[in-house]
Amino acid sequence: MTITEVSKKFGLSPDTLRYYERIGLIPRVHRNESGIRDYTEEDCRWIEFIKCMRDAGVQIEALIEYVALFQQGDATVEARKQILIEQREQLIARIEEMQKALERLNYKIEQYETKVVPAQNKLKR
Amino acid sequence: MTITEVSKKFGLSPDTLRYYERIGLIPRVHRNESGIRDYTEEDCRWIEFIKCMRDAGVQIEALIEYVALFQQGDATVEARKQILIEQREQLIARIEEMQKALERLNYKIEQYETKVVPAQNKLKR
DNA sequence: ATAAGGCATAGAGTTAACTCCAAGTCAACT
DNA sequence: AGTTGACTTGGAGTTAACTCTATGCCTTAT
Repeated sequence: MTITEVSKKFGLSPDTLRYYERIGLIPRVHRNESGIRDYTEEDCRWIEFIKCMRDAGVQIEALIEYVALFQQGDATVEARKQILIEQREQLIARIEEMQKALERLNYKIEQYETKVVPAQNKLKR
Repeated sequence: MTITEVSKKFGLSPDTLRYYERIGLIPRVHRNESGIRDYTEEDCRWIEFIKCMRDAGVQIEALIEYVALFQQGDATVEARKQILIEQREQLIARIEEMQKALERLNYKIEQYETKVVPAQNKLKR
């Protein structure tokens, strides 16, 4: 697959794909004879995984480390697992924050719906 | 309350509190005779609300607009409600993205725990 | 064979959201 | 009275994560 195809497939710009590769957020992509990127199935799986994590707000730093460890082989299995566990904890914490905000928004919207002007509004001069 | 007290109470730096006020993310804070911020209960409620929203990733732009409308009074009730609804939708979408990533992390960690080396790893040269 | 279009790289520029800095004011101790 | 320390402002600097630009190389249609 060409970079343009991959770009469309995953909704990431070619610039972003090149950038991800440059900083080691995805392993080095396969090239053809003239040095042009020719993404394999595996390259695509990496991109999809990374996109999923990035969309969820997982920090690039942690992912770069994960990819680097991955490329160092089986000796790093435990370290990789720890990174995933750490990121999972952070993700859970963020989801909880968001649930709190969501409940708050639900409550506020409900107030507006029942035409009850919120307390803050009343106090406001 | 002084800015330092509010800073500690909400875990936002004084710089951030001043910044939020400057850009209209919170309404202008009450001052004493010598121009020094003296946060009222209401100021604090705003800060707490904004912090909750920001922690959940709600965009500053939307919040600034909300605050601005708020200060324009009751005529803007409907517009404010629409902003909240829009932000709620975005929040729900983001939570869903994060749930997906979480499931994926759970799966991957489980793989590591059962000593099954992930498929990607096997394919990797 | 030449012009166009896609891709390459290195490095500069952008954006959001802070965070820091310099210079100055003011109340409260010593 | 002078020093200290928290506060003020306007504006510059930082960081993360892209995004764009300049320059140049291939391949392909004319």
